[in-house]
Amino acid sequence: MPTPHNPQQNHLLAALPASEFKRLLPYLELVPMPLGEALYESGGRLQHAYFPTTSIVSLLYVMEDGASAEIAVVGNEGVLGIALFMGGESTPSRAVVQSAGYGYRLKAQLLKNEFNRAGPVLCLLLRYTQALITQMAQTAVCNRHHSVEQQLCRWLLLSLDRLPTNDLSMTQELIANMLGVRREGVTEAAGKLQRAGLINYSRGRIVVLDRPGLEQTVCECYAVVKKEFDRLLTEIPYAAPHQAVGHP
Amino acid sequence: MPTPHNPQQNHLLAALPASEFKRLLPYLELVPMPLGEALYESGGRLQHAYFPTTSIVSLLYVMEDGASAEIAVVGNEGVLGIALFMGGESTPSRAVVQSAGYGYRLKAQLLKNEFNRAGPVLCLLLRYTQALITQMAQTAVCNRHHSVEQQLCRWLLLSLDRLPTNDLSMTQELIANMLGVRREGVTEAAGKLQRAGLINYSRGRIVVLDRPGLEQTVCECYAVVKKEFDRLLTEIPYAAPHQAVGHP
DNA sequence: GGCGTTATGTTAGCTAGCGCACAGAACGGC
DNA sequence: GCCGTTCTGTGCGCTAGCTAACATAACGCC
Repeated sequence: MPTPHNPQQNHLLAALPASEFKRLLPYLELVPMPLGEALYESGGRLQHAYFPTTSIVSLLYVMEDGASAEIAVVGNEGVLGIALFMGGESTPSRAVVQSAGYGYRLKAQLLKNEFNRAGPVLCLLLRYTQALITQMAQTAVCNRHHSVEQQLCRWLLLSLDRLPTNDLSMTQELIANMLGVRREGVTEAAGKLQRAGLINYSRGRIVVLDRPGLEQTVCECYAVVKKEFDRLLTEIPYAAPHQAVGHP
Repeated sequence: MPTPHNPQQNHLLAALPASEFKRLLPYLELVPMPLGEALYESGGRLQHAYFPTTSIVSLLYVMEDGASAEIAVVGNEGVLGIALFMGGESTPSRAVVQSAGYGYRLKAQLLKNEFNRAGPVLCLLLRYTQALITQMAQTAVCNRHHSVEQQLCRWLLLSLDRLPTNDLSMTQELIANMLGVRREGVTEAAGKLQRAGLINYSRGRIVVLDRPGLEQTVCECYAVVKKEFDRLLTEIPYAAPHQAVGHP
């Protein structure tokens, strides 16, 4: 049977009030997001915003010398293209599909228009953006202070949270690029996790065996980000926080 | 003679259309910002937004074990308290005055109200927020890939940009806390810069002698952030980018 | 089944930055 | 001037992660 695609598999879209969701629905376009595709190039003009449903996308920054680092990861909990409603039109980072799947997209102009409505859609998008900011900040801290092994745990957990299975399709080389470390470093850290019985991997496939075990090994960064996402994106007080004056 | 304080010393306030600035002016309250003061504590509810004029504030994240790292720096080009208009009400980071001076503050509710107006003030604040996001992302990358010496240069240049003089009042210990490295590491890096004739320091005072020299030594991160701030915060198209439909 | 390609494992030496311990030097109050 | 405090300079051993060069192993295609 074919997977029944539904925009509400994306948590942001699902969290919208019914009337707002209905308003956007006609413009949401289902698109496949194959592994490795670059949704945005550094500095390029954004044509669409993307709401992943079954895919995961990395925001990465690539440096002059080719070295790279993942700044944040976006899956079915979020949206790509925040520069559209923030007003910047472009970002200096790349967005690369890290785990193939599907998503829905919306033309750039539609999202820009949301700014002027100042309604629930913008409210939700901004709350999500704040959560994303937390993720970036925590990434900065984690890069400074934690070991490759801890960071790998964090990365695995972040990915797990955005996938329906315990099964990641990902080579060590790619993970190394995301984390901004050597491939050998990932081999070593992954070997350690495997010997500890937490994961099992073989040629581009990682199966998580013991998620609680990973959560014990990971640094505090994971929990901080997760908690902030929960705080900001569940029970969204659409009216209260901004005192909806003159709001229909 | 006393320093003539003026809200428009803050670039964001200065960039507002005259009518909007006038509207906010009665609510702007001049406050001294002494060295070391914490404007926000991690997780605390925000009472005010701050627009620094002559002070510099660090956004820092402090970890469970006490280690810390600076995530971004805010001076007269920006504003503190973005969580207010983003909708989150609090942030997981601390905001600490890194260089004493003054600033203007605005009660939390006033800024929250700006959301509903969806006018030039919100537009400008969001553009600034996007620039801040770039700074955070670049900090993450810099933490991963660049040497203490390069990061010190970046930090010095970021501070210089936000001060009227070449003269920083700052111990190596404090800088180490910001960068999230050992104090000895800063001593070493600073010694190297001093021997190269770029700076001169003595007991909590750093004088930058050769700014172009610093710009040669710094990593690409500084320029990336600076360029993005310039792009987003000069020539702000208040109407165009959002197609101001139904806007007064 | 053979063979090129791609992924993973392993080694060895090197370096930046860490932890720690302490010495000197500048300042500040009495 | 004296003395405690706060900064800064240095040295030494240690480790994580890096560079680099290979060895092995799984897969995919003909």
